Amino acid sequence: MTFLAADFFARAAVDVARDLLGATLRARGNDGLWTAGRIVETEAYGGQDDPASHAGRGRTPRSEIMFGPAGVAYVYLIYGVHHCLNFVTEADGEAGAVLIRSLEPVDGQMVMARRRGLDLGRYRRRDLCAGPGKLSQAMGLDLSWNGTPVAADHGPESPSGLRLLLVEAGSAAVDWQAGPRIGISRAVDRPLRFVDPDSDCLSR
DNA sequence: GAATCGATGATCT
DNA sequence: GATCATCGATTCA
Repeated sequence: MTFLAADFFARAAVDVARDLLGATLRARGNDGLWTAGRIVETEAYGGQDDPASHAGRGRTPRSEIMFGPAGVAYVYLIYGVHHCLNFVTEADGEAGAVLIRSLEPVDGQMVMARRRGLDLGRYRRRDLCAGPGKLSQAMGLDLSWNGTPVAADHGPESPSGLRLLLVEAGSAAVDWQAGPRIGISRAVDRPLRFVDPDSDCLSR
């Protein structure tokens, strides 16, 4: 079992987004419970050259983290309602991030269902974490996760001294497809969304 | 099934 | 004051 390290994340966001497909994300939620899912949908966001990116208009208090070292989480609140989980990419000083959009549940499905407020008796697997907002809710993340290390060789682990996020490398190469990113209004036509087309746990 | 719409708060101009 | 990397409820079919 291999956990992804900082050198994996310190590359172009496009490459990291594609290579994350098939890897397994593990997270220890705020309630202390672990869940895990196979990454099946990602999007790449760049720096000054990407008008759809939060870093597209340069450094701001919010986007600053995207310019910093790779291998940490970037979490923000969207529409006042949903949290979105990203991993910072690129070399230090360059801005980039990968939005984790959808997972296939691997461990802790009941925990996910409870956090999501679903009927524990009859929920559909794809309602657990297909979509960035659902995924964050299912894994128990919020704004306090911003800056949490995800690269396995990063430390210190977290303010509490516990490791909260890890990504296991996939065991086999995954078939992938690229397409336009979802929910943005600028640079709409760039094929920076990556999916595992065989998964039934994609958003939309 | 598809289309539409409103919630709600952090962030930036 | 406007924008927004979303979702679920509602409506119509």
